[in-house]
Amino acid sequence: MNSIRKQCCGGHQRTEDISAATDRLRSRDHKITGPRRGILEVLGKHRHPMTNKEILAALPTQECDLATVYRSIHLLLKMGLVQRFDFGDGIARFELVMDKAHRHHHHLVCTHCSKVIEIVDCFPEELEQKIASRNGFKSITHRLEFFGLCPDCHST
Amino acid sequence: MNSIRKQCCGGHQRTEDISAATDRLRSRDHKITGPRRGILEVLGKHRHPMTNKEILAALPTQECDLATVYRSIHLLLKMGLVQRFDFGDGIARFELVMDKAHRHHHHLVCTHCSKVIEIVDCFPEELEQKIASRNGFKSITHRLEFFGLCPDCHST
DNA sequence: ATCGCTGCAAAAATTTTGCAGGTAA
DNA sequence: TTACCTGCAAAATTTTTGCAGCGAT
Repeated sequence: MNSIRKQCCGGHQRTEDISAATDRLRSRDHKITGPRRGILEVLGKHRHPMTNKEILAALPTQECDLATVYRSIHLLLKMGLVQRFDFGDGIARFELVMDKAHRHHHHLVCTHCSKVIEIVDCFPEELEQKIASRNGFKSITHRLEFFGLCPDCHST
Repeated sequence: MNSIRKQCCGGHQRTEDISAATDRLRSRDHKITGPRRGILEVLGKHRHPMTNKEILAALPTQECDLATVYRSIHLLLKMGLVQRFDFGDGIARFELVMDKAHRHHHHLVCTHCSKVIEIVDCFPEELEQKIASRNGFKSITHRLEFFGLCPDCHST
């Protein structure tokens, strides 16, 4: 009944999610290397959409190349372990896919300080189906993000 | 009661919108030049989100530089005469703002052939307000785009 | 005549790719 | 060992900026 989850890094690693991800990688003949483990850990700790550069900067020992971050993210994206979000500034952001229940979700972003809050409310299913059938479309989904001024930014 | 407007270039220029735009520009000491008029006409004819490169390519005599398209679009964006949309591929797209009633709207994009249909259905107002107040946000809006397979692409 | 605008060119920022060597399995 | 992965470097894309000259008002 609560539309908010966690605003940011909860502190505790999402070890289950990360080991699930590494298992999935291994099962498809992909290797678990230092950079990949690091990237997964960064995404597991900061649980909000991050740019490739932010991911690189958050790596403990700056241990890999930006190109490797891009390549790893591509792989994780292709395997469905990571999801892309766009906040309207043209820079791609990525988030670790947790359990399936939260795979599809949205965000509320402060247009002033960029704070990000995860939102679980969603576009109404029946209306989406209406839109699909009215237009003869199938396999329809959506991307939805909210923008506004957070409490800190509109109170000053 | 109909969620679709026009799929693409309707053929007839939106002369009212374009002259309103040029008036607005002039009133703020901006000049109506060949490239600007051309860009406005292109946007008035192709009434769906276009990338800067597409706009350049659609200009009758290829009469201007890509940098000029970028600069003009920036200006039009700042003046609220043009709106930006993101279809999740990292390339910015722009559409001429028609009347205020259609200023805010969404699209249904075919993930296979990129066909774009304009959608007037919107995220429910009361739910948006709930999300805002639950999180203490103000001046909240949203970006919403739908993706799926169009009739042509899922029937084959 | 003035100030803004344009083209051209260069640069900045984001993302992709080639290749030789290194490493997980 | 073998196939995959990484770093480095270069390139491809998208977007921004500097500057001298042109052009709308």
